[in-house]
Amino acid sequence: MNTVQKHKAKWSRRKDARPQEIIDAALKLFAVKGFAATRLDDVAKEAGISKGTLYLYFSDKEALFKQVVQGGMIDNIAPLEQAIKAHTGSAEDLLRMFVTHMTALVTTTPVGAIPKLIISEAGNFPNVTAFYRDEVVFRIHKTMVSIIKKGVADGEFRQVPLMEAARSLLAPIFMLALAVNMPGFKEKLEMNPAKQAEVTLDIWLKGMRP
Amino acid sequence: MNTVQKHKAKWSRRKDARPQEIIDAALKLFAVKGFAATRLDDVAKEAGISKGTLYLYFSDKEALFKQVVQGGMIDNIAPLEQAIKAHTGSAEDLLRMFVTHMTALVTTTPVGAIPKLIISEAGNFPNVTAFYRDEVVFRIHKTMVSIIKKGVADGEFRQVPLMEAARSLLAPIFMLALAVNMPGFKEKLEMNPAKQAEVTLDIWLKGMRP
Amino acid sequence: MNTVQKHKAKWSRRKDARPQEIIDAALKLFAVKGFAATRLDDVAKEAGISKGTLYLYFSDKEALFKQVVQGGMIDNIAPLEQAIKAHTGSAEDLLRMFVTHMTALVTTTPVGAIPKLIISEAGNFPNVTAFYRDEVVFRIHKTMVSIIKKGVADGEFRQVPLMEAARSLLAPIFMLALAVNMPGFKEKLEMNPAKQAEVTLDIWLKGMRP
Amino acid sequence: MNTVQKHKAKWSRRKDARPQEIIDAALKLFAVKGFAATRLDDVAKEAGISKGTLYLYFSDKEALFKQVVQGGMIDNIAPLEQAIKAHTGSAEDLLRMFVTHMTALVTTTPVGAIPKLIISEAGNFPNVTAFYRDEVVFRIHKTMVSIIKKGVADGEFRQVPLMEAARSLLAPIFMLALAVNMPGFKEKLEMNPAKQAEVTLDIWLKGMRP
DNA sequence: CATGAATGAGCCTTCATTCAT
DNA sequence: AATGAATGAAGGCTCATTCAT
Repeated sequence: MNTVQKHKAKWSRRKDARPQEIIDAALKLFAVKGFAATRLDDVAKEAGISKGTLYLYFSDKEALFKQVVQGGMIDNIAPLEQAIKAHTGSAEDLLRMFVTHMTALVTTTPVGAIPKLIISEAGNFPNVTAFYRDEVVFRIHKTMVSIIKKGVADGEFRQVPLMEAARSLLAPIFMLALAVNMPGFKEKLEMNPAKQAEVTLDIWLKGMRP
Repeated sequence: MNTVQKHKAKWSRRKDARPQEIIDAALKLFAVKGFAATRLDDVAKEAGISKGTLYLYFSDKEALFKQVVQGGMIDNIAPLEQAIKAHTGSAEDLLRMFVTHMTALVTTTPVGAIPKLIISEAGNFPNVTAFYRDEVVFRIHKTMVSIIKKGVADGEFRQVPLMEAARSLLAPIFMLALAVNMPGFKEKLEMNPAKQAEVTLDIWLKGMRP
Repeated sequence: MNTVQKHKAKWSRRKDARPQEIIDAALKLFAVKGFAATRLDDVAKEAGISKGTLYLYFSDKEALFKQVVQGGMIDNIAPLEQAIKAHTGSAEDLLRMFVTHMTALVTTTPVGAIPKLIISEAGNFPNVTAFYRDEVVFRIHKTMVSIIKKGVADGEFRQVPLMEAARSLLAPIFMLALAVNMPGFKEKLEMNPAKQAEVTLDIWLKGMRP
Repeated sequence: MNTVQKHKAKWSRRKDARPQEIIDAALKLFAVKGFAATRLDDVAKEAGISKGTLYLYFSDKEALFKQVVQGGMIDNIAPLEQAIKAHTGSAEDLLRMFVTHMTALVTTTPVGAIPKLIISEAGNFPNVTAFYRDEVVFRIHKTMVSIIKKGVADGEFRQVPLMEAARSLLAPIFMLALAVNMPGFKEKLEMNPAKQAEVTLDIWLKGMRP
């Protein structure tokens, strides 16, 4: 019957969307109060459902946390990796793109809060932390190292320890991700993410010239 | 006299030492598990006292947290500021000293865990966060900006946005402070604080040349 | 319909009944052990619920105490006031009714324990005490004074200080309320509430004759 | 030696006075906050000693409570009994003296708080309550009954149930003892102990005439 | 599927009591 | 005798989790 059909359809839609809605709500709250201080009651409220319903989608609070972290940045790494690989330009161009996109990602979208979360809960969730370290941090590092290596090979950059050079460039972006998620920090310290990224890149690129 | 000295020594000495012992124990645990997930029972155990004794020295868990944060880095900022002021050398020398000392401080002493703590609890302790931002972060920023400004004035450095330049140099150190307090991060990502600081400084200094 | 009535009956009914069930349990225990010495665990057990459930209905122990006190006698004052107003008889008749009802109320129902509670906790809950003083004690005084005043006006009673006269009659009833809530007192001191009320009234009425 | 002598003397004096000082301090606080809510820390402070010193004089908090109650009124009953026995006058005179003295005692001295204490803690200290009931309340009752009985025998009073008649007269005094120990009660309800006693006596005596 | 009432383990905090000085 | 630092048992309160509806 049509009625039944529609009924089911409506629920199906919800059912499909729910997990992500919950994850979004959880990330928002985790980002502000941290894992332990966030009540599932509040997550449910934020997601517009009841507390019991949470347990239909996540076995417990920890599982929700894992989904928040793993679902978060992972989806944004691959596209960036692809873009880098597909791109044909100078190492400088690639880095500029990388830095710009990354900066925008962590300072303007909710996933920017995930680094803060990982830092906070590293001691309590070794698995999640290891996952994040390997699947996000390390992959970003590798990607950037490969670009720098290309630049060195092409004579654009002088020879420097690659990992350390990469981190010199990544750290300020990363710091922005943290700062924008600390109430009062960005404003009081007059942080302008785009400008920060640009100046960092400017100094770094000049410092890397052969 | 010795006798007098030793008289009522046990308790007196303890009473004086206790607060710092407790703070050290608390910092150690807060650093690993975070504020909420740290039980005062464990802090007491770590400090070698009973739970009740905590309350002879700190009115509640929050007060302990504040002491941990405020007592922590603040004592290390002033000496560094003094050393910088007293120092008569090139901006490069000053920065090298600053970076070296700061890197050692945050990667080899317990206070290096405080940034992580602040990040984690920024949403829950606005006052502590504001204090830390103004009395630690901002003061470090200012000190570094003043050095850079000097360098620009002396013709050592080219003109760049000062705050952003300062942060480009500070961020990697700061990141180290976080990394060494995330179990498994430093090792797996092959982080070598001294080397990282050196490479960062190397690139940055070259990038700042006029 | 019956079906609807029964539907979700168990919880709904409970949810409605719970607060009063808890209040009753709390009054029972508060009356015996006092506020501080009564554990919420025991209140919960007495009410047939778990400790956590208490907090679904009362924000904390103090809120429960207030409800116990405020919900208790207040409901019994108004009807008595109405009855007095509606009654058309001699002042003596009115007083007899008043004294009889009041005596029965405080010596045979749980609310008789509330005076004891108020006395015990007056120093710790000034607000509750003030409320009780104004809304219960003072109203009872006023009611009785108005009756006596009527008696004086009608020539039934001689002229005496009204408040003091009223209290002379009320105090023995009040004392009964306390005595029946002190284990061993009523029996050992051979107190018979009805008889006590009657004798008190007898002496008082005779003493008030013009 | 003189020095030692004086030393000991000084301490002896203190040692003798201490228990009563502590009892006075405890009564003062028990009267306001009740037994459970009174901290021994505060009792010690009020008595001008340290917490540990309390335990040199009282084995525990309960022992202190017992001393407070038992030492309190008992000393005042015997003299009154003696005075009554020694007195040679009409029953009315005796009662007037009794009521006047008792009213003054419970409304102007600290022992007036003891009834409140007994009422509050009856459920927690059956022994103390029983003691108080037998040694204080019952003895007062008996004394008053004996006076009334005398008055009946002498034709001063009509025949009435003795205990009940006694309580009719005692209850208002007793109520005053409670009221003056309830912050805000005496004032707001415009209680004047002497006047209350007088009016009560006036009505009662007239009501008892043959 | 969804709800929200109910649960109870866990943690912070207090305070009577002890004991080294 | 006096102190006050230290203890730890006890209790108020929270919140993740369950389950009857």
